[in-house]
Parts: sequence; C-alpha cells; structure tokens
Amino acid sequence: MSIAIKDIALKLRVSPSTVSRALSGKDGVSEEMRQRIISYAEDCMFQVNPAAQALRTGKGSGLILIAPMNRPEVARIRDEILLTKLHQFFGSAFSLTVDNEENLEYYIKMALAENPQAIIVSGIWHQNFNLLEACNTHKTALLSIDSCLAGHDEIIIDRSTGTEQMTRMFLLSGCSHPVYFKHPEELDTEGYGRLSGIQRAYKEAGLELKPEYCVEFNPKKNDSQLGYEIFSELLKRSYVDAVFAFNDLAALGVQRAIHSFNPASNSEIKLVGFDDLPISTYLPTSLSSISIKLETLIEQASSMLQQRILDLNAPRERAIIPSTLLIRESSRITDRRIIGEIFRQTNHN
Amino acid sequence: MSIAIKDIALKLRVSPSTVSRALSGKDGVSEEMRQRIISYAEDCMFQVNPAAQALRTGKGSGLILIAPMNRPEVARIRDEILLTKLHQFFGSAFSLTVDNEENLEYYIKMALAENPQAIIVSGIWHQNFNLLEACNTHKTALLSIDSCLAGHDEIIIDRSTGTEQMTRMFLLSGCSHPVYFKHPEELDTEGYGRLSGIQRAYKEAGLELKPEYCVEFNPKKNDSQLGYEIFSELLKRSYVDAVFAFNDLAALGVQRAIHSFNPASNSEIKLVGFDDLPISTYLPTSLSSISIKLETLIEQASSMLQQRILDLNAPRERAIIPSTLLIRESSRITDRRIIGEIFRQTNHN
DNA sequence: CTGAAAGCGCTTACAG
DNA sequence: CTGAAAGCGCTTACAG
Repeated sequence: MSIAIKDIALKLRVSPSTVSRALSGKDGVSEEMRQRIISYAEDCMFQVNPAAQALRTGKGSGLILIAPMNRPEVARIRDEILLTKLHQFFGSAFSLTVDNEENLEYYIKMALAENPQAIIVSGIWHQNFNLLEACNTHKTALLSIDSCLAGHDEIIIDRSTGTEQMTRMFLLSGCSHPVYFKHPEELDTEGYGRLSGIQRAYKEAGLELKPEYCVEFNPKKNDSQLGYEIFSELLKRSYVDAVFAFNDLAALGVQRAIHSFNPASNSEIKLVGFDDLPISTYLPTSLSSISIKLETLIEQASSMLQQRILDLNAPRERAIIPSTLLIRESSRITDRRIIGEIFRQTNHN
Repeated sequence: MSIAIKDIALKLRVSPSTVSRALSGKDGVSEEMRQRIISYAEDCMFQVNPAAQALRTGKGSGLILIAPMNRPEVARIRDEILLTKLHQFFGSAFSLTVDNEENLEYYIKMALAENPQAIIVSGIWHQNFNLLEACNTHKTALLSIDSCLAGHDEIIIDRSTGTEQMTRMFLLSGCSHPVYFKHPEELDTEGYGRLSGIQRAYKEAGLELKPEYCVEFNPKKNDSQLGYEIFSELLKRSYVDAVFAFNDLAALGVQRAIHSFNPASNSEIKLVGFDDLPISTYLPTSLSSISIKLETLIEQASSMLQQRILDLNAPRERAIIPSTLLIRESSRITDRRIIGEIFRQTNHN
C-alpha cells in the first residue's frame, strides 16, 4: 500500500493530527515542526488520499468540465484552455466527454456525486433541465457555457453580432443572390443565434430576408462533405454571389465546390464561415469567418466560478460574449466606407 | 446533504449491509429484497458516494486519460473516442490535460492518487520515466499510447510505414527535388518515426537521402504559418517537385505558399501531409496524407487494458499500429504499376 | 502547540 | 438470507 498520514506520524513521533495540520497549511503547528513534516513528506513522495479527504470534508476534486464528443475544434481548444487555466485555481480539473447529449443528466449526476467544487457544462444544447437544487445539496457551483442550462450561471455566445456584420457586408457590397446555411436545430432563444443577426441586418436595411435565401444545413457526420454537396447542387441551378456556410468546416466544402465548378468564380462569390478555425487563415484562399474573443470568455468563466464559490446563493449571473466578423480573402472588401458601416456599433439588447 | 445507504436502510427497515449488497449486485440478498431496494434507490435518485466507495475498497474511479494540451486534432479525436468507448467498460472515464509536458510526472502522480483502475498516457514524448512500481502499489494498469513511457504496456504508432510508401511514390514518379520537413525533436527510437521510413525507401532504391533534401521544421505555435513561411522562402531560391510537410497543418501552409507563388505549379509539386485531418479531403486541392487505422488502435488499447487488469504482473505488451499513405489530388498518381509498387508489402521489423 | 477521538459513507468478513 | 461491527485515510472539534 502507499504511504499514509499515520505512517508519517509514526516515523516522526507526532500525532496524525499534527501531520494533517502541517501538510494542509492549517494553524496550530510550530513552524519548525511543520517544516520537518513537510520535508519528510516530500522525501517519501507522500500524497494525500483524495478519496479519504473528500469523504471527510465533503468536498471532492476541484473542477469537472462536461462537454459533448462531437464539437467543433474551437470548442475543444476553448475547453482545454479553460481546464488548464482553472486547474491552477481549483487544484485539479478533469473533463468528462458525453457521447450522446441525451445522457447529459447521467453525466452531470455522476459529476455531482464526486462533490466537485465546480462543474462546467460546455457546448451542450439539446437538453435543458434545472439542477440548482442538486448543485446546492452538493455545494457545487455550476456554470453553463454555450449550453442551455438556463437558471444557472451562464455564459452565452452571441453569434448574432458577427452574422449581423457579415450580412451588412453582403448587402452593402451589393450581393443580391445570397445563400444562408440554416441549421434546423439551432435554438435561437433571445436572439443570440446566427439567424437573428442576419434577420436584424435585413430589417435594418429595410430589406426582406426571402425564404429562398436560406438552405437547410443539418450535418449528421461530416460538415465539409455536406457543405460540398449542398453547394455543388446549388451551383448547377442558381447564380450565387454570397454564402454564409454556418461554420468553417462547411465553408471549406463550399470552397471546394466553387473551385471544382469554376475556379474563376472563386473571387466573385463572397464566402463566410464561423468559428475561425486555426487553419482558416492558411487556406489557399483564406476564409472569412466569425469568432469570439477567447480570452474574454476564459476570464469571464474564471471570475464567475470564483464568485459563485464565495456565495452559492447569490443571484445567478449571465455574461454575453459577442462575436465579430473577420474579413479575409474569401470576401475581400476594399472600400473603407463599407468597412466602417459593417462594424458600426449597434446595441440589440 | 444528499441521500446515503443508511437512509435507504432506515426507510426500508433493513441493514445498510443488505442495501449495499443489493445495489452492488453481490450475492446474499433475496431477489425480492433486491428489487425492492433497487426500485426505492432509483426513486430517490440515490448514487453511491464514490469517495467513500474508493476509500473502502481501495479502488477509485475507472479510467483517467492524460494527454498534452497542444496536440493535433486527430489525437484529440482519438482520445475522446477512446474515452467514451472505455467509459462503458470502466464505469467512468475522466481526462486530464497537461499544459506543459514537464509536469507529466506531477499529473501522473495526481492521477495515481485517485487509485483509478487504469491510466492512459497519450501523445506525450518529452518525458520518460518508469512508474511500474507506483502503478503496482496503486494496482493501476498504465497504458502508453504514442508516448514514451517505455517498460509499460505500449501502443506504438509506426509512422515509418506511411512515409516509406510516400517516399517510394516520390522516387517512382521521378521526383528529383524533394523536400522533407524534419522535426528536430521527433524521437526516432527503433525506426518507427517519420524519418526512418524515408531513409528506408532511399536505401531500398539504392539512392542517397541528401542532407539538402531535409528542412528543419520546429513549430513553436502555428504549424500552418511555419509551413507557409518555410515554403515561401524555399520557392524563391529552389526548384521543388515533392514535399513532405510533416503534418497536414503544415501542408496547408505549404499549399498556400505554392498557390501564392504560382497557382499553376500546384499540380507540378507533389505534396503530402500527415494525420489525415477531417478537412484534408475537402480542400480545393485535396491533400494526400498518411493515417493510421483508428479502429485498430482503439481496439488494441481496449483489449490491452482489460488484459492488464486481469493480471497486473503479466509481462508487458507492445502493439504496433502501422500507418498508410492516402493518395489524393495533391499528389496524383495514375500509373497502376507505380501504385502497386508503392503499396508493396515490406517488413522492416 | 499537540494529541486522542469521533466520524465522513461505504463494504465485507464474520456471526447468526 | 440478514445484521452488527470494523475499518479504509483523512480532518477537526475538543481537551489539555
């Protein structure tokens, strides 16, 4: 068996109480004793048994992040940064991958059973239930990031600000035959979804977002493939001068379709994705995209959790992270006035 | 507080022992009693306290996977599939992200302290130490996947079989000015690294792999950017007809450099990446790449861990997963005989 | 400043 | 088939 506090106590001829106090930094040990204990514990590479500690104190490991298996690469990267950053604060940070969103409740309960200080649910949209009570009995802070656990602390990604800028760009640069990929399952509560931004830009311009501009995009597996298929078909029968491809992966497929159909038309069709994948800047024709400030999100998450831990009963908080259009080669704009117009400040909330 | 076994026992007027036996599926409870207990436990959404269970039995949560923060997307996907697949077998599966490989030892010790049934270390190359003893005292099975914890059960990715095929392709199709990106830190123990395959193909063809064919590729941050920079420079002063770009991300940068320099030369330069990212098929010019059979790796990992748990002291095992070239538009080959030659069977071990 | 003792929630050998 | 009891390793209120 591995070494325990009582082994150290025996060796050093003190009581386990003293060893515990010394190692956990509590008062009530002489500084000299503490140093002796710490030094010996290090020598024999002692580590407290987290299970025993958790059982005794009722508080388990620090943070557990719950995220779905199929999520865009940006979400994976976001979650990992969050995890390593919060590891420092919480002492430990594990993640749990949900293979099927319908099992979310099972996973959360499993996470709660560990009595962690905090749980983050990230990027899960298809399940909505309230766990405030369970969180309270476990004294666990729960933060919902880009997920729909309403009622808990929430960080919402406002995708509409970016798509609004994009749509303005399309309209201001005279695109009259746009195509907007529309995910039938994108929930658009409260106007933060992609579609809301598009609708706002049309309304603002006094124009109508005609139903024929929208194309259903509902990938079961490969976003790029579906983007390619949809657009190959579309190009055969329609003229298109602007595309919003829902995300960068799909935009990649669209780009390939355009390239196969007619390489020359590449520069005539404005193409915009979403997510700003690391690769998007380095495509042969770099891809315009929409992204959020990752640092802002990370900081928000960190501060909201710390706040919640200080007071589990304080009123729930909600932070909104806006998105922004990034103009690259796939939708070149040179006119400075248009650019000014696109990024003009608006407050939709 | 949340509900405990003794609460159920009280309510049902039985002893905690019986409740424990009923819930854990152990013998020694009448079937009728068991059903009554299970049904009540479900009603009140009882979950055992994992900390208490772990403390009592000396065995903690199922599986912990340790992986580095900066890894290619394919590795992320691989790890998540592994995690969800093994979750079923182990009952629980958490992952731990290492922000800095130098901290690996700290993370493994932290994981071991949880007394998990198994630990997987995945994709960590810069630390090598032996933890057999610690694993034995914790009765934890440790599997090293594409990492260098020699002495433990290991799954090795043999990158050389793919690069050997690629190099044959270059040579057989008459490329005389190749460029091979070479990572200075790629450890090449036992001939499984990218470079080994290239060397073997040259040797086999009776040709010399000249030093000027190799270019140092050592990305600190963005692989695509570095690929782009290296290749933009290269094109200015040399003629090139074949490129191995180390990975798909770098290949993307190379592709962009080629495209910027002279779009027409696109089809004259054979370009191959590594990893077979999901996007690589959908680039305007689809990217040739090298990949491994993911299913084989997952199955191996699963069976090796299960084996190890049955017998912690059995001799350590080692499995080798070969890689294969995938020929796409970035290195078109039409001659059937050449294709036959490229994929000719060889045994280098 | 230090130690003896209780108890967190569970499981399991032992007794019936 | 069922229950009483011990104990996993830790922490903390209590006593000195």
